[in-house]
Amino acid sequence: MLGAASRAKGERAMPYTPEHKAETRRKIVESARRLFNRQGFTGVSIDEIMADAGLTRGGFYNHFNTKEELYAEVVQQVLACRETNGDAGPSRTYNHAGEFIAAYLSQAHYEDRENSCPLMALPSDVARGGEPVKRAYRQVLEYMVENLETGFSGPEARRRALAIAALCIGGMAVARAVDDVKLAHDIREAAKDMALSVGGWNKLPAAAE
Amino acid sequence: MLGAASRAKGERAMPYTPEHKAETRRKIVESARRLFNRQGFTGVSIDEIMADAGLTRGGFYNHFNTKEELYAEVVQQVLACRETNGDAGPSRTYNHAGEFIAAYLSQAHYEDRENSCPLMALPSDVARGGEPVKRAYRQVLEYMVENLETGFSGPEARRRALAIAALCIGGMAVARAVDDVKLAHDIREAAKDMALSVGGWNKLPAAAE
DNA sequence: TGTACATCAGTGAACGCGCGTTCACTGATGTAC
DNA sequence: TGTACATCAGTGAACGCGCGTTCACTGATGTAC
Repeated sequence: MLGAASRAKGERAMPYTPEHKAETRRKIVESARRLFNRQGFTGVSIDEIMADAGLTRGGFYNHFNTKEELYAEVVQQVLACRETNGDAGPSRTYNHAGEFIAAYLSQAHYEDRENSCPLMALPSDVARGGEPVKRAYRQVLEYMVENLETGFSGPEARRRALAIAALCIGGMAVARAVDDVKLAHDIREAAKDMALSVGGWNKLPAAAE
Repeated sequence: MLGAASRAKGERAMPYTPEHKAETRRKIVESARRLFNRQGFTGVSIDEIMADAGLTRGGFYNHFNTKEELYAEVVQQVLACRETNGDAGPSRTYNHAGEFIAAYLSQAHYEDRENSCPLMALPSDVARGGEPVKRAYRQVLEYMVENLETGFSGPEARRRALAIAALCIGGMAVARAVDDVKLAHDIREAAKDMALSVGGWNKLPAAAE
């Protein structure tokens, strides 16, 4: 009924499938995510993103109104990624919080500039961004904190989860900012030790490093 | 002798005092520090910096070869500041590590966007910067870690100092990136509690908040 | 002490360039008949 | 099944703008005499 009515108003045809557009959009977000992680928000141009996605610059505005709108979507995309069990970076599911912490502060996560967690790759960029970007950042952080919280019980659970999140994110952000790989390694290990010992997970076999 | 010899070669006069040039340079670095802290490296133009310092753009290159050279100097400037007992932000001296931690994660430091520690204001910018910038960042970090280290003894001192530095920097960076002041407050408090309890300082009167 | 001069910190117009965004257009596609 | 049409994702030239940097110039200053 509704369909017939609206069609009668002159809406005919439907070139390309809606899936085609969604797929293109997905490619843009994916290219943007990799490039923003590497070079920050202001360090990447729309030209570069579109070229990386195999498109040309003009088409960008069929999908987003501004560059900042894309930026917010990129930060949030980690959530969509986790919900669908995608496996970019540390987004697979873990058996317990200790496993997650070890993966977050691992050598592999340190080295993989493109697929790193946006929480640690972009904190100072986000702090200067607009409200939508900060909201997206908060949502991802809350997701991470909720996951960590399951590793604790009692009234201190949330407090501890918040501090451990700060420790993981800070450890990686600082390790990345330093010009000495040995020091970077020491920072990650020290942060990992402290984070794991708070939950009593440090007795476990040193898993994936 | 040497003086006379070189003067004989035609080097005469000396307009303005050397102090005058040094003072101008100092003003440029100071303006840059405040503006970089607020808006990041790519978010501030040389025009803005020079105008803030009361000068015009052309003069910049009498003092620095490139914008990045200034950037590295800004990061390092915290060190010079501390050595001369300057008192911008958390650079005064503290009686013990616990006092430093409480000040670092304080509401005041969170709010003072201009005078914040570059370690937490700029980590993702620095991670993308050149070698000189990363070196400067490392030097400041090492200074902070050394200070924290004095709060501990034994072979674990350095490890703990590294982790606490990551926790302080991460806590503030994340608090700044989030769009919810209540959450930002909780993050800082949780990080502060954990950092203080590691050194057994959490029994102290809740000093300057 | 006073004057001519050489220096160089600071000026501001100009440079080439890349940016985010706009727009007239093209052409692959699904629908109507 | 085949053809004409309407749609709209994608194209690429163009827009205005601000950037980092250069450069010919200015004028305040210290030095020589």
